[in-house]
Amino acid sequence: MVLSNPLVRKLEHLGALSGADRAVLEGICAEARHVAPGVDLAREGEAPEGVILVLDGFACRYKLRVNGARQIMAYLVPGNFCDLDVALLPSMDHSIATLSACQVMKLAPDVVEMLLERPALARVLRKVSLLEAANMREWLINLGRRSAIERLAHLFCELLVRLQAVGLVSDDRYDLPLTQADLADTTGLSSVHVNRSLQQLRGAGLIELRSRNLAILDLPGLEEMAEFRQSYLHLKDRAAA
Amino acid sequence: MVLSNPLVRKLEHLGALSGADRAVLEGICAEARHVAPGVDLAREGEAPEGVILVLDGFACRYKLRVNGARQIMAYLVPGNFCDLDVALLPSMDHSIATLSACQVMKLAPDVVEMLLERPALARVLRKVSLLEAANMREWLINLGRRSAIERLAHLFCELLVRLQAVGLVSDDRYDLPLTQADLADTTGLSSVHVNRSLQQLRGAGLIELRSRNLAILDLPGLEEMAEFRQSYLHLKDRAAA
DNA sequence: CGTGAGGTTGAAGGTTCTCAAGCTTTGTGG
DNA sequence: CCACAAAGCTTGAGAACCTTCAACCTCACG
Repeated sequence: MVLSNPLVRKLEHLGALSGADRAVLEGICAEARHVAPGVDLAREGEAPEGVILVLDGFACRYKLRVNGARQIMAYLVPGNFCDLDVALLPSMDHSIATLSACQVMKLAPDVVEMLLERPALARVLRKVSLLEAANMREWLINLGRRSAIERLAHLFCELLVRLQAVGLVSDDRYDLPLTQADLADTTGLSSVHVNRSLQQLRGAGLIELRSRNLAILDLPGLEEMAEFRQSYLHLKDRAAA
Repeated sequence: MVLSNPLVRKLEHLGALSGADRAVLEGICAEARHVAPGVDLAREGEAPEGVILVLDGFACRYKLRVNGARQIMAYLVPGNFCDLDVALLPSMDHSIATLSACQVMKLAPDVVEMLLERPALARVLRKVSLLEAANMREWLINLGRRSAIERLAHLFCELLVRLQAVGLVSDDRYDLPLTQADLADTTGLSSVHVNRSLQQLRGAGLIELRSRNLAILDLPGLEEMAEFRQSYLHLKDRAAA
């Protein structure tokens, strides 16, 4: 079970919510569904069934090439959901799948509409979409202009901040329920090279990664290697305009 | 001057607009500003000044690494604009610059709000945001899982469809006012390797690229090489839900 | 205690990069 | 209209980074 609602935790970082808003959010998260790892929640080409909201675990957006190569294009961690306006499109251009065991909700279009009718919520939710786009842009520079080891370092820095926002980090350490193959499909590398790059990160004393748990041993060092500027995540400007 | 308004042309692909809607759009495009190539329209770290709308020419979103490496994360071609809700964020996480000579508008937040108060327009504009996200995802798979030559082939296929939507293509041929260095910063390659890959595309009889004009000689061949599926652009579902 | 998924290692090869030089085109001032 | 400069394009050579393949190891789990 989820202790405190990660959706609420996340949205509160982005704007003040009334008690009523919070209650509405808690309400829609009532009946989360447990899903095993490696299960598709939405499939490319099919009509979107609703907004997918992750309450626990790691899911991802991905696409496959015909040769079977997979590119993961985003992680959905607790508190994340896929595009609000997804119902505007006739078919999914990508798939969504769980990477670990997850608790997920599917929000029907009318539920989403109801959320967007509450001005404070609408504002925060729109902001979330913007942040997701910013996040994707950072992934683009990661794939286009960073070396293997920098890509991994950057990913770990990003996840630290994102998971911190929902209370899943303690002591610069968090659960990372991904295989090296998953990391490879995220960073555009082969899993062999991910393995070797991870060893470099370990060898440099920057991280420890064992049994699906990541410890960041030298955060400043890791951030410097990744050239990480957390501003793009905009998770700290609580009172911002 | 722009013959017919590319913004209107583009939006009409995505949903029916009333004459009044069209008139409003035409109205806001009145005083476009001419901008030379290579000029920043918005800079990373600064507060967003408004929604940038391109009426003619090529602009781009980009980020720089501290070593000077540039990654272009999106093209803004005629009819494209940057995020509608950009005013929700306190600062830009990336820069926007012209690549060629351009005609651009900066729409003040209240103008955007006025547009979003018109239901049909709001719906279409939300859809545009969704398509832009889909486009970015395709760029992610391009950088992560395609070879140099495939990246270029895919980019050229994409631009063909996007420019067709605003009437800038005739006979599988369009103006491409980009340098090889620009293409390199788009595809995450070096300009030397872009040069060699272009030669391969020419040698295979797929394209002709001279004096900033691209001719696609063998579209099926190019699409096959790029594994191009234009569905992600969603530019054909004119009557779609 | 066997099985399977995931992690690790080595070797060889391919793709892409960097550097550096020469060439071509474009634009500008005389 | 020419000459020149600057920007962009092309080419070669060598090196770095990353991939592939294949084998082996390890650990969790039934």
